[in-house]
Amino acid sequence: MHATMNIESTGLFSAVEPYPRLNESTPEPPRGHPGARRVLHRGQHLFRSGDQVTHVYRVSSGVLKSYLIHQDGDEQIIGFHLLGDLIGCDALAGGSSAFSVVALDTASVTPVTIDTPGFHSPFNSELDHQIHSYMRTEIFRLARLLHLERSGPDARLARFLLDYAAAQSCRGYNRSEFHLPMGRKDLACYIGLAPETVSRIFSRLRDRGILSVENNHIRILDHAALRDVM
Amino acid sequence: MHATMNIESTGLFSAVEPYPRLNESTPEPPRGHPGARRVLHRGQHLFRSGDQVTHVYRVSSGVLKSYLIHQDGDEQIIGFHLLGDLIGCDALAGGSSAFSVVALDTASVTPVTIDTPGFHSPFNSELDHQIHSYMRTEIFRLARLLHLERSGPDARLARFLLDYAAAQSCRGYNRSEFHLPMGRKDLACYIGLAPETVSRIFSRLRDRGILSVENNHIRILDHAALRDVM
DNA sequence: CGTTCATTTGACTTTGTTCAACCCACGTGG
DNA sequence: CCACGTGGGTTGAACAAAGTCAAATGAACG
Repeated sequence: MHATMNIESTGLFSAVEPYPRLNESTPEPPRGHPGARRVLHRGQHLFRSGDQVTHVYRVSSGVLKSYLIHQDGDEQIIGFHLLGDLIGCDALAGGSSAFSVVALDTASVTPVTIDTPGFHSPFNSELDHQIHSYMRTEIFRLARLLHLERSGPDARLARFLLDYAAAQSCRGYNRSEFHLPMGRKDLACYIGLAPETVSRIFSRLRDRGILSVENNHIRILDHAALRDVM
Repeated sequence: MHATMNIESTGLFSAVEPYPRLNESTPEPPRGHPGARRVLHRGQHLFRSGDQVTHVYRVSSGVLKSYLIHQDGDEQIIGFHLLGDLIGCDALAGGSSAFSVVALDTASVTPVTIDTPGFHSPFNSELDHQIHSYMRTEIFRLARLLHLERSGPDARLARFLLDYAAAQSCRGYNRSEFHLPMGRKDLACYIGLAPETVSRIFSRLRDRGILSVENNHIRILDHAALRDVM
């Protein structure tokens, strides 16, 4: 008999205080850069696939998405980055990122300085250990996303919403009423459905009294029922 | 204009000399373990989800698969591990693995000792950097697998076969004729189809003269045509 | 030689996409 | 202030395609 630990604890979005804190460079600008905090407006890129990435960033406000364009031309959304999330870890091992990161709305990020505080911790520097754990989480998230792909469309949207609600809750916001930062197309693309299908499911859930939907403002009226959809 | 680097270079299986070599513990047994090399027979587990994982292993023969069982009971295949692949890196950051790893057939692995040679390399120890790059590769593989999920069933199988062929080729084997180590069910599960569908596609490709299929012995008769299927 | 399990094949059903029209909010310019 | 155009979102109907169920075939092994 084994403890069959499942990854269900890790959602489609990062959980509470998502990743261990690194050294935020709040007062002093990092390594001679002009401003510590970088503000991005809707549609602006933090970096693009192939760019050199010199810092790891933490989201300090707003939401970003990372994606990539396949050679067949279609876009694949890798994930959304909420408040507190770390961005750019993947690039560390390779120098350049394989993903592009863009702001969904006005967002800001703060570079995280890469200096190693404790050099002799069991797993080399504390930083490396943290990056490990970040990438680990990322792998689980993708595995979960992959699993989502094998369930029905209603289940996908339900999971998306519940996970998003949980992420909101972790950040101190209302878990039953929130604003979705991404458009239907992005949402649909992320969970692997056609936008029309997503729209239909929203309507269906609204009609069943489980949700209230007006544009991107969502209210979950019945968490239990939503969970049952999955 | 950006260099839109895509991850297509990384396949569904690890490429040549998949991951940077660590210190193999060939002569001396690692940390007082009986034999360095561990042999597993078909169906035997290297470890299970939740187990403490003390070593990183490298596949020295055979093929293994890593998977996990979701709470709804269905199995999700995370990946197959071929000769030279590293197993267990994910566990390093967390102590225990979230995945189970089982041998598809008789297989052997050699533990990789975790001692840090150069402590002051730009990115802390060499080891950490290597593990980074391993996990990075893993993230890309999952992203690619996710992308696969959005294409038609024929394309999925075609990609699977071509990638497997490439992996074989990298290891010095024939890229046009090989033996698939996993059953249809596992194959289907991995690429997200029903076993019957996989069977049908095999037949279709056979009838079109692109493949020769007898049980798990595959011969690719027309690489170009197979590529066109995608 | 017979049992068992995996794979294949066929017929049918379900379901999500596609295509198209429509609605609505918003911004522009007359 | 209102007409207009645009883009995102919703809805409807028809189609295509993969899954499911069930049966047949084939391979492996005692």
